[in-house]
Amino acid sequence: MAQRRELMKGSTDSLLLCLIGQQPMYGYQIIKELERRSQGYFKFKEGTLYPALHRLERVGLIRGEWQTLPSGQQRKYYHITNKGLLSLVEKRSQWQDFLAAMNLIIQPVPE
Amino acid sequence: MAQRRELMKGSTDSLLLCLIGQQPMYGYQIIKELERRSQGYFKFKEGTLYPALHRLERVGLIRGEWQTLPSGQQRKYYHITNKGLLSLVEKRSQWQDFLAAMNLIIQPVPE
DNA sequence: TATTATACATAGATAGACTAGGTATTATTC
DNA sequence: GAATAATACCTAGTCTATCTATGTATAATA
Repeated sequence: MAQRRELMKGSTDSLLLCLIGQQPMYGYQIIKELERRSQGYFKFKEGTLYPALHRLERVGLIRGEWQTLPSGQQRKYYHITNKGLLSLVEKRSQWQDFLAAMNLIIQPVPE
Repeated sequence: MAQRRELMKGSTDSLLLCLIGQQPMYGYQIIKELERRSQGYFKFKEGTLYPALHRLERVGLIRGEWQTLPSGQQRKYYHITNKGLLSLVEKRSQWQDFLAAMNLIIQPVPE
């Protein structure tokens, strides 16, 4: 039930892996990109995002790399790992299962 | 963001309101019914269900009534209130919004 | 010069889900 | 008849994801 619990608590990890899985991204960019792609729905707080990124890195699903811009500005780009790619496939599948179950309840078909 | 937070933390309230909104139900029945309708996906723990029911009652979305069976067995049937019906409509709409946002990220359409 | 945007970070509060335990009755199986 | 499983309710304590609020620092804009 651990995976399902994760799903219920939120889909943060799936969303983050999905974005980072497409291309390396840094935190601030992820917040803006999630908001843009969801047409304003997702507005991640920093207090949600950064701990989540650190958690994903700690379990080896992503890997952070500091980069310095010509301006001197620091950015921490996160890359997805092989383990992260496998996890992403699994999480997508779990999301579909959850969705299917929800639809059975929320939009019930008369028996 | 409070509503969205609720959604992310779980869809428990929506599921419960949805069931109780169709007919009055008691706790144990809700656990079995959720599992049956979702084809085994949802297996609510008592430690999740009963506090949730008490919470929904406390805020006036459902109302519990003890009934005694001819056998002497006690059951607490929960009925949905008018406030609960309104909330259910709202929660269904919020679920659709969340779903739409998730689909934009999880199954992105190429630009 | 002051404000906004960019960019990262964390300590503490909040609250929902779960674990694990409790009580009690009824039905079933050995 | 005894033991087990199913029914039916409950909650204290733990875990943890999210959020609030705050901090630092630089760059761009008003």
